[in-house]
Amino acid sequence: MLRAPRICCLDLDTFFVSVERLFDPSLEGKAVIVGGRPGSRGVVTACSYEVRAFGVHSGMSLTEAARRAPHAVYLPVRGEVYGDYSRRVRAIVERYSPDVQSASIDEMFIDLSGCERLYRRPGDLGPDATILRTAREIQATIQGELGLPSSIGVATSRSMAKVASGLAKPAGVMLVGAGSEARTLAPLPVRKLPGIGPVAARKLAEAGVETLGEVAAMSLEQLRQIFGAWAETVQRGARGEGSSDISRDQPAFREHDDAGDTVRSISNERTFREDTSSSRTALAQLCSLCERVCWRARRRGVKARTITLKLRYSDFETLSRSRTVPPTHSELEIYPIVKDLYLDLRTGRRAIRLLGVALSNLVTAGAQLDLFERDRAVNESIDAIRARYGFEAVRRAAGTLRGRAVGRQEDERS
DNA sequence: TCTGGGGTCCTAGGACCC
DNA sequence: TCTGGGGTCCTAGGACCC
Repeated sequence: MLRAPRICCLDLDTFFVSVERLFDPSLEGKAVIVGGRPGSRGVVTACSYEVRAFGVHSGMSLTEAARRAPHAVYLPVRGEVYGDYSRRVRAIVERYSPDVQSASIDEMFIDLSGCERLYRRPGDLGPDATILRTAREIQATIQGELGLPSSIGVATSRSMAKVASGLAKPAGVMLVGAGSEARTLAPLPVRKLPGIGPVAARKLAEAGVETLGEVAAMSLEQLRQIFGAWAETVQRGARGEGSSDISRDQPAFREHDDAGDTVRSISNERTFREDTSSSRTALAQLCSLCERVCWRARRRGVKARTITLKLRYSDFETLSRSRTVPPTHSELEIYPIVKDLYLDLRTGRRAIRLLGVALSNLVTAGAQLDLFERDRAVNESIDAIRARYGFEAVRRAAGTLRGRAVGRQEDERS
């Protein structure tokens, strides 16, 4: 297939702040921080461009943010509201292409391959111009119908489109033509490529590598020492040769899941307002985390085979213990395991900062019945049959949990 | 810069089986 | 009794993303 820029990455600008501004237009043009109260134990989840001028950025602790921007408006995170707007944005995008993949709450990929003919207008100077104009139209529709600003990157690959959407901010559209990817990427700092985080960036810096152009020039052997199995993906990414497949089949760029996709884990964790040494407090917290996580699993129709307890001490040392068991989504079964893991992990009386419970190794709740559940289901059927036909109507085959009806005719006489 | 909460994937070592 | 090597599962920790 001919390589042409048809992959779009749509990124909503300061998404949480933009949504809050829909509800309170007086926030327009102001320094806004979404994340919680200024003194509290949390971080900046999102912030407006006005507050970035003071050195505030997402991920920064709220205490530090309060020091730099005491004048800002601080708002709590309203996840459900943002999720709702995220779905509305996606609905708009789906009018333009059937091939849309949500990467996170504020970011999605759109494949416009094959849409050039559909969207072509007499004034367009070529296929790329058609795509560029279509991207601008998507952006304008989202702004017009929902009032949300966004940026769009258009390129031949998923990762190039993502980088381009970052370069297009704020409220811009950038198309990277086929063949100009490497040139566009070369001067950028390594952190701009998705997949290169703080650790990899530090290792690269130690090797004297600062830009993506230098990464592109590194040998595969050198890259393997830093990235292991991802070396090839990183090298291709740095050269702008990434895959144009926007689905989740590329391990290096897998991100979030939206509803409908399969989840791989379900977890909840909580940082205490103040560190605690009380096991009583800790166990009460674990109990409520178990309930929450199990409730979510049941709603999703999944059961977990692996239960993980996460514990962070006040010095930030973070430990985990997990156990694999027959599939369950019942807190009556999971809490005792979590309690066990906690007692196994906790020695001494060090103050605890955070506790978390995670369910993973998920299986569909109905499809794969574990022995206990099958046992219970069989028991229920057996009991139902016995209620009508008498105790002897049903017997278990020795050594199995299969129910078997016997002597039905005889019992029916009674 | 005293550091949230929700995820995904990779790695390395050990147990266990053949 | 002592031995090799491969495959798979489980566990703990960590990098990365938004």
